[in-house]
Amino acid sequence: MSSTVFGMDRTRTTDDVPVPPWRKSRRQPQPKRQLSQDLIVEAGLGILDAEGFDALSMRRVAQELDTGPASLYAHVANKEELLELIYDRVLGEIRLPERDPARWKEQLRAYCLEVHRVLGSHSDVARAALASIPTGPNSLRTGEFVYGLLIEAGMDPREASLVLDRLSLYLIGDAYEGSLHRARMRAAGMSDPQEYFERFSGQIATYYRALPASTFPHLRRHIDELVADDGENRFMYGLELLLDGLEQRMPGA
Amino acid sequence: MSSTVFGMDRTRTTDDVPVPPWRKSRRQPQPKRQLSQDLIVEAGLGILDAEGFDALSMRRVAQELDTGPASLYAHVANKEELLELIYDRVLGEIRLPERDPARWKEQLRAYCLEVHRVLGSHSDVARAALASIPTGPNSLRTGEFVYGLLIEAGMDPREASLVLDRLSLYLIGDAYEGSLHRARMRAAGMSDPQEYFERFSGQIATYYRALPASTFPHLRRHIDELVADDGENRFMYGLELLLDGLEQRMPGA
DNA sequence: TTTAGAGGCGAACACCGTTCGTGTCAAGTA
DNA sequence: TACTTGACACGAACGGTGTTCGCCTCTAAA
Repeated sequence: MSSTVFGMDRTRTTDDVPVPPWRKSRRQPQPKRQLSQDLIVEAGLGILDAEGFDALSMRRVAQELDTGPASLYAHVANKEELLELIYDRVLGEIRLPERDPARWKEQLRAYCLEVHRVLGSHSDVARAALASIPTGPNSLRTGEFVYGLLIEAGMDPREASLVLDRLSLYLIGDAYEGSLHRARMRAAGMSDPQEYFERFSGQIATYYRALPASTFPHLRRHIDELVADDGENRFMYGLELLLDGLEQRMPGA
Repeated sequence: MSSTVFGMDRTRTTDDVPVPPWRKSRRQPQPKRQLSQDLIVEAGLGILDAEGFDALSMRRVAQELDTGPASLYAHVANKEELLELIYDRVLGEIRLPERDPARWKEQLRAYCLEVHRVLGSHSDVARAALASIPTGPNSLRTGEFVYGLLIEAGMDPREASLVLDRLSLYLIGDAYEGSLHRARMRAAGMSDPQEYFERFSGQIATYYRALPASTFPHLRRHIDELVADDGENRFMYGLELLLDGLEQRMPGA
């Protein structure tokens, strides 16, 4: 049974030789009594960053901590909860300025860019986030910032709630899409995003060029424009679109 | 081995008795020579609609077609391709009107509502869609509609490309989120979305009420407004936000 | 010193996507 | 008519997955 073999791997650390069977191996001095929720979250985030979402399994996390998968369940209810904890841990990296309602648009833009940066740097964490309702401490912290900014800028509370919701959806949705692309990149063995984008859009362009111009005249005619902008430009465009829409709805408009 | 038992299930149909072992079972008259890609896609969509995304496995699809999982791979490269095929199949249900650039905003709104309706009625298909680049025939059909509408209304091709991209992200992202909520609803054994929404927002409200008002003053003060609107209202608000942003950018503005 | 309980964890359960190799059959060719 | 070829069906297996059970050990309170 290969699972037995895997289980036995536990008795060795990363780079040493198996313990000789006659050494009773009376358990190492006083080691393992660690294994907290924080450690598990940190290990999970490490795997997510280094190997991507698909590599993040409970077994893999346990392996990283030199233990078996069952041990994790004393500190974490299940994988979903672990993902939520990792997500909130990442949100903790978001830096918030002092609120200044007079400059709400500028601050909101900066906030979105900051979220984009953080979610982007921990590539795959967004895949855990779309469903999770703002419930972790850092989710609340960022929520209070955005909501407060809108309210203090004079927006109606009901509308501000909708804006908070739609803005989050945009940020997470975009990050999620980005993470799927990163997974494809990884699967293709590439590592340079620029190279990936060019090869990828090249393929799309080639495919589009083979389309019948009679049924798809507009797509056919503007292939170059269709694949011109990368993820960063697309994100920025959507952001400005939202911000401008918001500006129309603010009291001073 | 339970897998053997499962495999043998194939030799019976849904509601009859096992074949006696002495009957050589010379294979049924001329049955099975079916099993096309269309059948597989249709079966998959049926499972998706009836039991949700998490129930959709290659084994489950095979079972539905009275065969083994290996048989599917002659018609479908892998699960990912199957999901893309199902997605495009669903997009086929989207009805498009004659394009009328003079009424672009109205038509774009109607289009978005139609997509929202179709993706919502096949709840979980959006979970397959976020990554898939517009490559299926129906993806192209809808893309040509939106892109043509924007171009004919006078928008710059480069910008129209960005709009097409962001609009798709919004529609799919919202549907994806909705599907995750539907999964939660299913997991909680509920079936009425209204009931689910009320119980869910009630929980959130209760949780928010326990928050310290000193650190989260704005969230704390406006709990009722935060949970007031359901998914439909949120979708509509975001849509109008986008459309208004677009209007500002159109030539006639 | 004894006891209660929390945590570690090997083994197993019931799944999953995918591949391999064999078997069957229909159509084309000699 | 007989033989060959190739497409498809599919049982079995491989190597994973999340999670649970039950036992064991060890710490801390009594």
